[in-house]
Amino acid sequence: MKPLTIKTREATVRAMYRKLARAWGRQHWWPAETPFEVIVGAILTQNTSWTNVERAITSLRAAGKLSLEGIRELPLPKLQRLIRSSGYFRQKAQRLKTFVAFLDARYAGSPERMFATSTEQLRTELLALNGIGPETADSILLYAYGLPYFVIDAYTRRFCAHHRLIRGRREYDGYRAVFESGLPRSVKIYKEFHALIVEWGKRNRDAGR
DNA sequence: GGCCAGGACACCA
DNA sequence: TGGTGTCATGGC
Repeated sequence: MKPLTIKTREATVRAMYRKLARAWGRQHWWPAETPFEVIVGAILTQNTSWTNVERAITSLRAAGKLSLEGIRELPLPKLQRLIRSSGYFRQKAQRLKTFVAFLDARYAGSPERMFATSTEQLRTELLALNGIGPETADSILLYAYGLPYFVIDAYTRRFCAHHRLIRGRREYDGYRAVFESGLPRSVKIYKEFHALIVEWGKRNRDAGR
């Protein structure tokens, strides 16, 4: 099988976006009310289905702790209990604490101040935190703050393999380049396309059962 | 009862 | 760099 040329690949990416958008319409991502809630969701959803994450978020909200202050003041065991349904609850509780500590130390506890910094520098700072990898960082940048970073997850890798958009093993940024070079630099399109790819992945998975 | 989910990291060769 | 183990709940 011949590899796609760059031009063909970019055209394919655009065509796939148009096709999925036309077929399934708006996806209404990310389901959260504030940037901080997006950040919490981004950490909780690591390798976890969203329904399990929703339970955890509902528990946090019901306890009145779905906020920077709430996470900060919760004792670790209590935080673990509230997010238990999202799986890996010990790790994730620590990761939430780590993020809040970072925000407090570096940006005086202000998410707004954090996002006033240069975006590449912020991405580097997020990646340096324990528990924030590239997908979580880009989810935060794109969905919490509307910055143009295409999110690559397991579904996106499968999508690329399925449509032969990438050859062999590539690292995270290689996948990102496939989409960011093929699409207009549009936050709206990045958000929608990623959500559509997840929908594509779920439908494919369910069809295979 | 096994497999998988909107990952990240430590450890090893 | 690449491969593997670990973390854990809940739906199907």
